[in-house]
Amino acid sequence: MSNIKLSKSEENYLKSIFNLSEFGNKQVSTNSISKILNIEPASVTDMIKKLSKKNLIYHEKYKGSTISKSGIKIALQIIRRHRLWEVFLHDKLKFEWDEIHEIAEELEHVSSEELIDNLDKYLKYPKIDPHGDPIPNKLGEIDFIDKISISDLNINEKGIISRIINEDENFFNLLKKLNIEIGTEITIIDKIDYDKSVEILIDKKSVIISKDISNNIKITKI
Amino acid sequence: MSNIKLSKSEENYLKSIFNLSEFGNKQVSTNSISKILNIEPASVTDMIKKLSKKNLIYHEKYKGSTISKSGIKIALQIIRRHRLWEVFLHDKLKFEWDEIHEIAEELEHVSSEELIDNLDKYLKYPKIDPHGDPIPNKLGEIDFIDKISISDLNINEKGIISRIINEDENFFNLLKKLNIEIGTEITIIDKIDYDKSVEILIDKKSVIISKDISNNIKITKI
DNA sequence: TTTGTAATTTAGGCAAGCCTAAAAACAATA
DNA sequence: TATTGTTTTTAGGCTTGCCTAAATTACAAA
Repeated sequence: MSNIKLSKSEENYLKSIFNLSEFGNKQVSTNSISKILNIEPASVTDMIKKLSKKNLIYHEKYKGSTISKSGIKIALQIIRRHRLWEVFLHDKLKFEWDEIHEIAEELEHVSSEELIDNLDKYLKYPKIDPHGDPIPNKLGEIDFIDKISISDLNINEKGIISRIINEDENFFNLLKKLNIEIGTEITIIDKIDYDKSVEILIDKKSVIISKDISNNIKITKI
Repeated sequence: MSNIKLSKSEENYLKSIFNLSEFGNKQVSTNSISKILNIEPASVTDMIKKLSKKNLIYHEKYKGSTISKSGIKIALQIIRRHRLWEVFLHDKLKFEWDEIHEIAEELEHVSSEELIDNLDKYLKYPKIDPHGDPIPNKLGEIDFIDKISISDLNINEKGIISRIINEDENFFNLLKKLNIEIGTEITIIDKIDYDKSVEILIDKKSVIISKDISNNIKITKI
Protein backbone atom coordinates (compact mmCIF):
# COMPACT_ATOMS: atom_id res chain seq x y z
CA MET A 1 0.00 0.00 0.00
CA SER A 2 1.72 3.17 1.16
CA ASN A 3 5.28 2.11 0.68
CA ILE A 4 6.56 5.56 -0.10
CA LYS A 5 10.09 6.08 1.04
CA LEU A 6 10.20 9.20 3.17
CA SER A 7 13.15 11.52 3.58
CA LYS A 8 14.86 11.92 6.92
CA SER A 9 13.17 15.30 7.30
CA GLU A 10 9.75 13.97 6.51
CA GLU A 11 10.25 11.19 9.02
CA ASN A 12 11.29 13.62 11.72
CA TYR A 13 8.28 15.82 11.13
CA LEU A 14 5.93 12.87 11.14
CA LYS A 15 7.38 11.51 14.36
CA SER A 16 7.13 14.91 16.04
CA ILE A 17 3.57 15.45 14.91
CA PHE A 18 2.64 12.01 16.16
CA ASN A 19 4.24 12.65 19.54
CA LEU A 20 2.61 16.06 19.90
CA SER A 21 -0.75 14.66 18.90
CA GLU A 22 -0.78 12.26 21.83
CA PHE A 23 -1.20 9.14 19.75
CA GLY A 24 -3.19 10.85 17.04
CA ASN A 25 -5.89 12.32 19.21
CA LYS A 26 -5.00 15.98 19.27
CA GLN A 27 -4.67 18.68 16.67
CA VAL A 28 -1.12 19.95 16.49
CA SER A 29 -0.17 23.59 16.02
CA THR A 30 2.44 24.72 13.53
CA ASN A 31 4.20 26.55 16.31
CA SER A 32 4.57 23.49 18.51
CA ILE A 33 6.17 21.54 15.68
CA SER A 34 8.45 24.48 15.03
CA LYS A 35 9.59 24.52 18.63
CA ILE A 36 10.20 20.81 18.92
CA LEU A 37 12.19 20.55 15.73
CA ASN A 38 13.91 23.90 16.06
CA ILE A 39 12.78 24.89 12.62
CA GLU A 40 11.10 28.19 11.72
CA PRO A 41 7.29 28.13 11.48
CA ALA A 42 7.40 29.15 7.83
CA SER A 43 9.44 26.05 7.00
CA VAL A 44 7.07 23.92 9.02
CA THR A 45 4.21 25.20 6.90
CA ASP A 46 6.10 24.06 3.80
CA MET A 47 6.52 20.57 5.14
CA ILE A 48 2.94 20.41 6.35
CA LYS A 49 1.85 21.00 2.78
CA LYS A 50 4.10 18.23 1.60
CA LEU A 51 2.90 15.70 4.15
CA SER A 52 -0.72 16.69 3.49
CA LYS A 53 -0.31 16.02 -0.19
CA LYS A 54 0.91 12.55 0.73
CA ASN A 55 -2.11 12.08 2.99
CA LEU A 56 0.01 11.46 6.03
CA ILE A 57 -1.58 14.36 7.85
CA TYR A 58 -4.65 16.52 7.42
CA HIS A 59 -4.28 20.24 7.62
CA GLU A 60 -6.77 23.02 8.14
CA LYS A 61 -5.33 26.39 7.25
CA TYR A 62 -4.53 28.53 10.28
CA LYS A 63 -6.03 25.87 12.54
CA GLY A 64 -3.58 23.00 12.86
CA SER A 65 -2.69 19.51 11.71
CA THR A 66 -3.98 16.06 12.51
CA ILE A 67 -2.07 12.91 11.76
CA SER A 68 -3.80 10.37 9.51
CA LYS A 69 -4.13 6.61 9.93
CA SER A 70 -1.30 5.92 7.52
CA GLY A 71 0.72 8.69 9.13
CA ILE A 72 0.34 7.03 12.51
CA LYS A 73 1.37 3.71 11.04
CA ILE A 74 4.58 5.14 9.68
CA ALA A 75 5.29 7.16 12.83
CA LEU A 76 5.00 4.00 14.91
CA GLN A 77 7.52 2.27 12.67
CA ILE A 78 9.97 5.12 13.11
CA ILE A 79 9.47 4.98 16.86
CA ARG A 80 9.95 1.24 16.75
CA ARG A 81 13.25 1.65 14.97
CA HIS A 82 14.37 4.33 17.38
CA ARG A 83 13.59 2.34 20.49
CA LEU A 84 15.04 -0.91 19.22
CA TRP A 85 18.29 0.86 18.45
CA GLU A 86 18.22 2.34 21.94
CA VAL A 87 17.97 -1.13 23.42
CA PHE A 88 20.87 -2.25 21.29
CA LEU A 89 23.02 0.72 22.22
CA HIS A 90 22.31 0.34 25.91
CA ASP A 91 22.26 -3.42 26.36
CA LYS A 92 24.84 -4.53 23.83
CA LEU A 93 27.15 -1.59 23.25
CA LYS A 94 26.96 -0.53 26.90
CA PHE A 95 26.18 3.09 26.25
CA GLU A 96 24.95 5.12 29.18
CA TRP A 97 21.29 5.82 29.39
CA ASP A 98 21.71 9.48 28.43
CA GLU A 99 23.94 8.91 25.41
CA ILE A 100 21.69 6.68 23.40
CA HIS A 101 19.01 9.08 22.28
CA GLU A 102 21.12 11.16 19.95
CA ILE A 103 22.67 8.18 18.18
CA ALA A 104 19.35 6.38 17.86
CA GLU A 105 18.04 9.58 16.27
CA GLU A 106 20.42 8.87 13.39
CA LEU A 107 20.03 5.13 13.22
CA GLU A 108 16.25 5.30 13.10
CA HIS A 109 16.40 6.65 9.56
CA VAL A 110 18.17 3.63 8.13
CA SER A 111 15.09 2.18 6.59
CA SER A 112 15.56 -1.50 5.90
CA GLU A 113 12.58 -3.37 7.30
CA GLU A 114 14.55 -6.59 7.34
CA LEU A 115 17.27 -4.90 9.34
CA ILE A 116 14.82 -3.86 12.03
CA ASP A 117 13.13 -7.25 12.14
CA ASN A 118 16.45 -9.03 12.51
CA LEU A 119 17.54 -6.55 15.15
CA ASP A 120 14.28 -7.13 17.00
CA LYS A 121 14.85 -10.87 16.93
CA TYR A 122 18.46 -10.48 18.00
CA LEU A 123 17.39 -8.40 20.98
CA LYS A 124 14.77 -11.05 21.80
CA TYR A 125 11.75 -8.87 21.03
CA PRO A 126 12.08 -6.35 23.86
CA LYS A 127 8.89 -4.69 25.06
CA ILE A 128 10.40 -1.51 26.45
CA ASP A 129 13.41 0.64 25.71
CA PRO A 130 15.97 1.78 28.30
CA HIS A 131 13.80 4.75 29.23
CA GLY A 132 10.86 2.49 29.90
CA ASP A 133 9.00 3.49 26.75
CA PRO A 134 7.06 0.71 25.05
CA ILE A 135 8.35 -0.57 21.70
CA PRO A 136 5.77 -1.04 18.92
CA ASN A 137 5.93 -4.47 17.31
CA LYS A 138 6.24 -5.14 13.59
CA LEU A 139 2.52 -4.46 13.14
CA GLY A 140 2.69 -1.17 14.99
CA GLU A 141 0.93 -2.54 18.04
CA ILE A 142 2.08 -0.96 21.25
CA ASP A 143 1.36 -1.57 24.92
CA PHE A 144 -0.28 1.46 26.42
CA ILE A 145 0.50 0.83 30.01
CA ASP A 146 -1.27 3.41 32.07
CA LYS A 147 1.47 4.99 34.03
CA ILE A 148 1.14 7.29 36.96
CA SER A 149 3.47 9.89 38.34
CA ILE A 150 5.20 9.70 41.68
CA SER A 151 2.97 12.44 42.97
CA ASP A 152 -0.10 10.35 42.27
CA LEU A 153 0.84 7.93 45.04
CA ASN A 154 -0.31 8.52 48.60
CA ILE A 155 1.89 8.51 51.66
CA ASN A 156 3.27 5.05 52.47
CA GLU A 157 2.39 3.61 49.08
CA LYS A 158 5.10 1.89 47.05
CA GLY A 159 5.93 1.98 43.37
CA ILE A 160 8.49 0.85 40.82
CA ILE A 161 10.11 3.34 38.48
CA SER A 162 8.88 2.37 35.03
CA ARG A 163 9.55 5.26 32.76
CA ILE A 164 11.78 8.28 32.63
CA ILE A 165 10.59 10.97 30.28
CA ASN A 166 13.17 13.72 30.26
CA GLU A 167 16.22 12.66 28.28
CA ASP A 168 18.84 15.28 28.89
CA GLU A 169 22.19 14.77 30.49
CA ASN A 170 21.67 16.88 33.59
CA PHE A 171 18.52 15.04 34.44
CA PHE A 172 20.32 11.77 33.89
CA ASN A 173 23.12 12.78 36.25
CA LEU A 174 20.63 13.73 38.90
CA LEU A 175 18.91 10.36 38.66
CA LYS A 176 22.24 8.63 38.89
CA LYS A 177 23.02 10.56 42.04
CA LEU A 178 19.67 9.63 43.51
CA ASN A 179 20.11 5.97 42.54
CA ILE A 180 16.97 6.11 40.46
CA GLU A 181 16.63 3.90 37.41
CA ILE A 182 14.04 1.77 35.68
CA GLY A 183 13.03 -0.92 38.15
CA THR A 184 13.96 0.96 41.31
CA GLU A 185 11.47 0.58 44.13
CA ILE A 186 10.38 3.66 46.02
CA THR A 187 8.09 4.47 48.91
CA ILE A 188 6.33 7.77 49.46
CA ILE A 189 7.20 9.22 52.85
CA ASP A 190 5.64 12.63 52.65
CA LYS A 191 4.05 15.04 50.23
CA ILE A 192 4.82 18.69 50.76
CA ASP A 193 1.88 20.87 49.92
CA TYR A 194 3.85 24.07 49.67
CA ASP A 195 5.66 23.35 46.39
CA LYS A 196 4.23 19.93 45.57
CA SER A 197 7.56 18.27 46.16
CA VAL A 198 7.63 14.71 47.46
CA GLU A 199 9.77 12.94 50.02
CA ILE A 200 10.54 9.41 48.94
CA LEU A 201 12.51 6.45 50.21
CA ILE A 202 15.05 4.92 47.86
CA ASP A 203 17.50 2.27 49.00
CA LYS A 204 16.63 3.04 52.61
CA LYS A 205 17.60 6.66 52.14
CA SER A 206 15.08 9.45 52.01
CA VAL A 207 15.24 12.27 49.50
CA ILE A 208 13.00 15.14 48.57
CA ILE A 209 12.37 15.61 44.89
CA SER A 210 10.75 18.61 43.28
CA LYS A 211 7.49 18.58 41.38
CA ASP A 212 9.40 19.08 38.15
CA ILE A 213 11.43 15.96 38.75
CA SER A 214 8.58 13.75 39.87
CA ASN A 215 6.59 14.76 36.80
CA ASN A 216 9.29 13.28 34.63
CA ILE A 217 9.26 9.93 36.37
CA LYS A 218 6.45 7.46 35.85
CA ILE A 219 5.88 4.50 38.11
CA THR A 220 3.90 1.32 38.48
CA LYS A 221 2.08 1.03 41.77
CA ILE A 222 2.80 -2.08 43.79
CA MET B 1 42.59 18.57 13.71
CA SER B 2 40.34 18.08 10.69
CA ASN B 3 37.15 17.27 12.48
CA ILE B 4 34.88 18.61 9.78
CA LYS B 5 31.61 16.77 9.59
CA LEU B 6 31.10 15.61 6.04
CA SER B 7 27.78 15.08 4.32
CA LYS B 8 26.70 11.65 3.17
CA SER B 9 27.47 12.67 -0.40
CA GLU B 10 30.90 13.96 0.42
CA GLU B 11 31.66 10.75 2.28
CA ASN B 12 30.56 8.63 -0.65
CA TYR B 13 32.70 10.57 -3.09
CA LEU B 14 35.71 10.39 -0.82
CA LYS B 15 35.33 6.66 -0.32
CA SER B 16 35.01 6.08 -4.06
CA ILE B 17 38.00 8.23 -4.87
CA PHE B 18 40.04 6.39 -2.28
CA ASN B 19 39.02 3.01 -3.66
CA LEU B 20 39.72 4.03 -7.24
CA SER B 21 43.08 5.48 -6.28
CA GLU B 22 44.31 2.14 -4.99
CA PHE B 23 45.12 3.33 -1.52
CA GLY B 24 46.01 6.83 -2.60
CA ASN B 25 48.62 5.94 -5.19
CA LYS B 26 46.80 6.64 -8.42
CA GLN B 27 45.27 9.68 -10.00
CA VAL B 28 41.54 9.24 -10.46
CA SER B 29 39.59 10.42 -13.49
CA THR B 30 36.35 12.33 -13.22
CA ASN B 31 34.74 9.77 -15.48
CA SER B 32 35.64 6.81 -13.30
CA ILE B 33 34.09 8.46 -10.27
CA SER B 34 31.03 9.25 -12.32
CA LYS B 35 30.66 5.63 -13.33
CA ILE B 36 31.14 4.18 -9.88
CA LEU B 37 28.69 6.53 -8.22
CA ASN B 38 26.23 6.66 -11.08
CA ILE B 39 26.34 10.43 -11.10
CA GLU B 40 26.87 12.59 -14.19
CA PRO B 41 30.45 13.83 -14.78
CA ALA B 42 29.33 17.44 -14.50
CA SER B 43 28.07 16.83 -10.98
CA VAL B 44 31.27 15.02 -10.13
CA THR B 45 33.22 18.10 -11.15
CA ASP B 46 31.13 20.15 -8.72
CA MET B 47 31.93 17.86 -5.84
CA ILE B 48 35.59 17.65 -6.78
CA LYS B 49 35.76 21.41 -6.37
CA LYS B 50 34.14 21.15 -2.98
CA LEU B 51 36.45 18.42 -1.72
CA SER B 52 39.46 20.26 -3.12
CA LYS B 53 38.53 23.38 -1.21
CA LYS B 54 38.47 21.26 1.92
CA ASN B 55 41.90 19.86 1.05
CA LEU B 56 40.65 16.31 1.04
CA ILE B 57 41.75 15.84 -2.56
CA TYR B 58 44.01 17.65 -5.01
CA HIS B 59 42.69 18.37 -8.42
CA GLU B 60 44.41 19.31 -11.65
CA LYS B 61 41.99 20.64 -14.21
CA TYR B 62 41.33 18.20 -17.02
CA LYS B 63 43.89 15.81 -15.54
CA GLY B 64 42.36 14.08 -12.55
CA SER B 65 42.20 13.95 -8.78
CA THR B 66 44.50 12.63 -6.10
CA ILE B 67 43.38 11.96 -2.58
CA SER B 68 45.23 13.82 0.17
CA LYS B 69 46.64 12.50 3.45
CA SER B 70 43.68 13.79 5.42
CA GLY B 71 41.33 12.49 2.71
CA ILE B 72 42.80 9.02 3.08
CA LYS B 73 42.43 9.23 6.82
CA ILE B 74 38.75 10.01 6.56
CA ALA B 75 38.15 7.45 3.82
CA LEU B 76 39.68 4.76 6.01
CA GLN B 77 37.33 5.70 8.82
CA ILE B 78 34.34 5.41 6.51
CA ILE B 79 35.57 2.02 5.33
CA ARG B 80 36.10 1.00 8.93
CA ARG B 81 32.52 1.89 9.76
CA HIS B 82 31.22 0.06 6.72
CA ARG B 83 33.10 -3.14 7.41
CA LEU B 84 32.35 -3.22 11.11
CA TRP B 85 28.65 -2.90 10.35
CA GLU B 86 29.01 -5.71 7.83
CA VAL B 87 30.46 -7.95 10.52
CA PHE B 88 27.59 -7.03 12.82
CA LEU B 89 24.96 -7.68 10.18
CA HIS B 90 26.46 -11.00 9.21
CA ASP B 91 27.58 -12.42 12.53
CA LYS B 92 24.95 -11.03 14.88
CA LEU B 93 21.87 -10.34 12.79
CA LYS B 94 22.49 -13.38 10.59
CA PHE B 95 22.13 -11.62 7.29
CA GLU B 96 23.33 -13.46 4.24
CA TRP B 97 26.64 -12.51 2.81
CA ASP B 98 25.10 -10.74 -0.18
CA GLU B 99 22.54 -8.69 1.74
CA ILE B 100 24.85 -6.82 4.03
CA HIS B 101 26.53 -4.43 1.65
CA GLU B 102 23.53 -2.27 0.89
CA ILE B 103 22.51 -1.86 4.51
CA ALA B 104 26.08 -1.14 5.64
CA GLU B 105 26.15 1.51 2.93
CA GLU B 106 23.52 3.37 4.98
CA LEU B 107 24.85 2.63 8.43
CA GLU B 108 28.36 3.79 7.58
CA HIS B 109 27.18 7.39 7.50
CA VAL B 110 26.03 7.44 11.10
CA SER B 111 29.00 9.30 12.35
CA SER B 112 29.41 8.83 16.07
CA GLU B 113 32.99 7.83 16.77
CA GLU B 114 32.00 6.41 20.11
CA LEU B 115 29.38 4.27 18.42
CA ILE B 116 31.93 2.71 16.13
CA ASP B 117 34.46 2.15 18.89
CA ASN B 118 31.87 0.46 21.07
CA LEU B 119 30.70 -1.62 18.14
CA ASP B 120 34.29 -2.62 17.44
CA LYS B 121 34.73 -3.71 21.03
CA TYR B 122 31.43 -5.55 21.03
CA LEU B 123 32.46 -7.47 17.92
CA LYS B 124 35.80 -8.24 19.60
CA TYR B 125 37.92 -6.13 17.26
CA PRO B 126 37.48 -8.17 14.08
CA LYS B 127 40.30 -7.99 11.53
CA ILE B 128 38.30 -8.83 8.43
CA ASP B 129 34.72 -8.37 7.25
CA PRO B 130 32.52 -11.15 5.86
CA HIS B 131 33.96 -10.65 2.38
CA GLY B 132 37.48 -11.09 3.69
CA ASP B 133 38.34 -7.41 3.43
CA PRO B 134 40.58 -6.06 6.18
CA ILE B 135 39.06 -3.63 8.69
CA PRO B 136 41.06 -0.50 9.53
CA ASN B 137 41.53 0.05 13.25
CA LYS B 138 40.69 3.22 15.14
CA LEU B 139 43.91 4.80 13.94
CA GLY B 140 43.24 3.93 10.33
CA GLU B 141 45.86 1.22 10.26
CA ILE B 142 44.97 -1.65 7.97
CA ASP B 143 46.54 -5.02 7.20
CA PHE B 144 47.56 -5.13 3.59
CA ILE B 145 47.66 -8.83 3.13
CA ASP B 146 49.01 -9.54 -0.30
CA LYS B 147 46.39 -11.64 -1.88
CA ILE B 148 46.67 -13.62 -5.02
CA SER B 149 44.04 -14.86 -7.41
CA ILE B 150 43.17 -18.46 -7.97
CA SER B 151 44.78 -18.32 -11.36
CA ASP B 152 48.10 -17.39 -9.80
CA LEU B 153 48.43 -20.85 -8.29
CA ASN B 154 50.06 -23.67 -10.22
CA ILE B 155 48.60 -27.08 -10.75
CA ASN B 156 48.42 -29.14 -7.55
CA GLU B 157 48.93 -26.15 -5.28
CA LYS B 158 46.44 -25.45 -2.51
CA GLY B 159 44.90 -22.25 -1.23
CA ILE B 160 42.28 -20.91 1.14
CA ILE B 161 39.61 -18.54 -0.09
CA SER B 162 40.35 -15.29 1.69
CA ARG B 163 38.48 -12.58 -0.11
CA ILE B 164 35.53 -12.28 -2.42
CA ILE B 165 35.44 -9.08 -4.39
CA ASN B 166 32.24 -9.03 -6.41
CA GLU B 167 29.28 -8.31 -4.18
CA ASP B 168 26.23 -8.90 -6.30
CA GLU B 169 23.54 -11.42 -5.68
CA ASN B 170 24.08 -13.59 -8.72
CA PHE B 171 27.71 -14.01 -7.94
CA PHE B 172 26.79 -14.86 -4.38
CA ASN B 173 24.36 -17.54 -5.52
CA LEU B 174 26.97 -19.06 -7.76
CA LEU B 175 29.46 -19.27 -4.90
CA LYS B 176 26.85 -20.85 -2.71
CA LYS B 177 26.22 -23.45 -5.37
CA LEU B 178 29.93 -24.14 -5.64
CA ASN B 179 30.30 -24.31 -1.85
CA ILE B 180 32.80 -21.52 -1.93
CA GLU B 181 33.09 -19.20 1.04
CA ILE B 182 35.76 -17.45 3.06
CA GLY B 183 37.95 -20.19 4.56
CA THR B 184 37.19 -22.85 1.97
CA GLU B 185 40.21 -24.88 0.92
CA ILE B 186 40.79 -25.49 -2.75
CA THR B 187 43.31 -27.32 -4.89
CA ILE B 188 44.18 -26.48 -8.47
CA ILE B 189 43.67 -29.47 -10.74
CA ASP B 190 44.16 -27.93 -14.15
CA LYS B 191 44.52 -24.61 -15.91
CA ILE B 192 42.91 -24.35 -19.29
CA ASP B 193 44.91 -22.18 -21.63
CA TYR B 194 42.14 -21.65 -24.14
CA ASP B 195 39.96 -19.33 -22.02
CA LYS B 196 42.07 -19.06 -18.89
CA SER B 197 39.51 -20.99 -16.89
CA VAL B 198 40.69 -23.13 -14.00
CA GLU B 199 39.67 -26.56 -12.77
CA ILE B 200 39.69 -26.72 -9.00
CA LEU B 201 38.88 -29.21 -6.29
CA ILE B 202 36.44 -28.16 -3.59
CA ASP B 203 35.08 -30.58 -1.02
CA LYS B 204 36.40 -33.47 -3.08
CA LYS B 205 34.42 -32.31 -6.09
CA SER B 206 36.02 -30.78 -9.13
CA VAL B 207 34.59 -27.76 -10.90
CA ILE B 208 35.73 -25.53 -13.70
CA ILE B 209 35.45 -21.83 -13.07
CA SER B 210 35.85 -19.12 -15.65
CA LYS B 211 38.51 -16.46 -15.66
CA ASP B 212 35.93 -13.88 -14.70
CA ILE B 213 35.00 -15.79 -11.59
CA SER B 214 38.51 -16.63 -10.49
CA ASN B 215 39.48 -13.00 -10.81
CA ASN B 216 36.90 -12.13 -8.21
CA ILE B 217 38.19 -14.61 -5.67
CA LYS B 218 41.40 -14.02 -3.78
CA ILE B 219 43.21 -16.74 -1.88
CA THR B 220 46.00 -17.36 0.55
CA LYS B 221 48.46 -19.97 -0.61
CA ILE B 222 49.02 -22.89 1.78
C1' DT C 1 -17.32 45.60 17.89
C1' DT C 2 -13.05 46.99 17.45
C1' DT C 3 -8.33 46.42 18.03
C1' DG C 4 -3.91 44.58 19.24
C1' DT C 5 -1.14 40.57 19.38
C1' DA C 6 0.19 36.08 18.38
C1' DA C 7 0.08 32.42 15.12
C1' DT C 8 0.26 31.16 10.53
C1' DT C 9 1.00 31.52 5.80
C1' DT C 10 2.94 33.58 1.54
C1' DA C 11 6.72 35.32 -1.12
C1' DG C 12 11.18 35.39 -2.30
C1' DG C 13 15.95 33.64 -1.46
C1' DC C 14 19.77 30.47 -0.56
C1' DA C 15 22.90 26.13 -0.29
C1' DA C 16 23.45 21.32 -1.46
C1' DG C 17 23.44 18.01 -5.00
C1' DC C 18 21.89 16.68 -8.69
C1' DC C 19 20.70 17.39 -14.00
C1' DT C 20 21.27 18.68 -19.40
C1' DA C 21 23.42 21.16 -23.05
C1' DA C 22 27.24 23.38 -24.75
C1' DA C 23 32.03 24.81 -24.62
C1' DA C 24 36.82 23.82 -23.85
C1' DA C 25 40.78 20.89 -23.35
C1' DC C 26 43.06 16.88 -24.32
C1' DA C 27 44.45 12.61 -26.98
C1' DA C 28 44.87 9.92 -30.91
C1' DT C 29 45.76 9.46 -35.58
C1' DA C 30 45.39 10.37 -40.40
C1' DT D 1 49.71 19.37 -38.23
C1' DA D 2 44.94 19.15 -38.67
C1' DT D 3 41.00 16.66 -37.55
C1' DT D 4 38.10 13.94 -34.96
C1' DG D 5 36.46 11.91 -30.85
C1' DT D 6 36.51 11.68 -25.92
C1' DT D 7 36.85 13.71 -21.45
C1' DT D 8 36.15 17.39 -18.55
C1' DT D 9 34.40 21.68 -17.32
C1' DT D 10 31.16 25.60 -17.48
C1' DA D 11 26.62 27.51 -17.53
C1' DG D 12 22.16 27.44 -16.30
C1' DG D 13 18.25 24.93 -14.09
C1' DC D 14 15.67 22.04 -10.80
C1' DT D 15 14.19 20.03 -6.10
C1' DT D 16 14.61 19.72 -1.17
C1' DG D 17 14.64 21.86 2.97
C1' DC D 18 15.72 25.52 5.13
C1' DC D 19 15.65 30.95 5.96
C1' DT D 20 13.74 36.13 6.60
C1' DA D 21 10.37 39.57 5.87
C1' DA D 22 5.87 40.74 5.02
C1' DA D 23 1.02 39.75 4.71
C1' DT D 24 -2.93 37.44 6.50
C1' DT D 25 -5.89 35.25 9.84
C1' DA D 26 -7.44 34.00 14.44
C1' DC D 27 -8.37 35.20 18.91
C1' DA D 28 -8.75 37.63 23.10
C1' DA D 29 -9.32 41.75 25.62
C1' DA D 30 -11.04 46.34 25.84
